[in-house]
Amino acid sequence: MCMQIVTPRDSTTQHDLPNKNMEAVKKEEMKKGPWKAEEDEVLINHVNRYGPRDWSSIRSKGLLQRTGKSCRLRWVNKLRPNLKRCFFSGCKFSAEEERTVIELQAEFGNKWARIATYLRGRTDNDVKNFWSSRVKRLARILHNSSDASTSPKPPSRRNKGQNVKPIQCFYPPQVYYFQSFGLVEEEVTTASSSSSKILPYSSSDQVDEALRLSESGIKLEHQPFSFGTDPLMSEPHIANQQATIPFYPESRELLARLDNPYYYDILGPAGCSETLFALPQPFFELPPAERRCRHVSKDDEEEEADVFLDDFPADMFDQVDDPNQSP
DNA sequence: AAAAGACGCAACCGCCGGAAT
DNA sequence: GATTCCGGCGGTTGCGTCTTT
Repeated sequence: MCMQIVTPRDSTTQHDLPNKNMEAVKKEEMKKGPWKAEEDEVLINHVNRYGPRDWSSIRSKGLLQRTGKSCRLRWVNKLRPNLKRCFFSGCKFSAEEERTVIELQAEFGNKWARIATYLRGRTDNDVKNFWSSRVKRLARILHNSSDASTSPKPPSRRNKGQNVKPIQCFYPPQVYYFQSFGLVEEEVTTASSSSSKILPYSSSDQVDEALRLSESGIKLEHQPFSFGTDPLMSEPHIANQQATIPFYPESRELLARLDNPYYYDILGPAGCSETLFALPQPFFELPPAERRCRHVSKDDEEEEADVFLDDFPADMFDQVDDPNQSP
């Protein structure tokens, strides 16, 4: 990544410039690219002194040759306290965070900043990047699947070392699609118990898109999947678990048009809204009226904890320490 | 060992809405 | 009321790293 020095030229940059300094700054060079430690230090000192505001004044005071927007972005995404760091594997989204993002994306759309408020230590950029990479992966999977290759692809590097048979990487791409875009209600069944999580809603647009994908000739495989084989779920990788994918009634009716036996086989009982998956509370806002009321039975909760949580990274519990606590 | 591809991430860009003038 | 400025947000890009071939 190379450092880049440019002069202000676009309207956005000029908007950041106070009028009184416009002429002077036009002659100056604006610094872009990666931040140096010294610049971070200057920015942190400024925030410590004046608070996270008046970003433009950082340049007008001659402290940094950065736009106010750049300063704000640096602070929000990297320097702000209580962000999850990448010292070890802390940056990676936990399975719980992935589920939360998927569900909230289905509920709110691409409102990354809003979604990020539900994930302690995550920024909108984190969520956006996570979603973007997930969509890219999905697109690639769909593309590969539409090639209709009969020979299964080997596990991606994300599955390396998980002792997964390559063939298991294939379950219907549409399921990936629906999961990623919040269409499905997923029921996770273990040997001794079951729990379910309900994704918020299914829009007709999403179903239409799914139908379009189906009509484009995407190959379907007739087999269940396990968590350990989901190329889009980085963790946990729990073997010997299978999931059925029931849909909401209206989605089901549309999906029937897919005319594929897979869906008829995997559809579970409709309207199974009794066992519900609990979303974390937002950390920076409290819109209780918009939160869907969910509950998990005690047995299911304990069982899920036994089966799932032991394999989760410890930091994933950061977000559920105290749901009532809001900074 | 080298090339290609996948992936994660930081940072920039453009648009927008609200506040200030 | 119009204009300017600032900050917030979502989309996108570019680059380094890692894995696979």
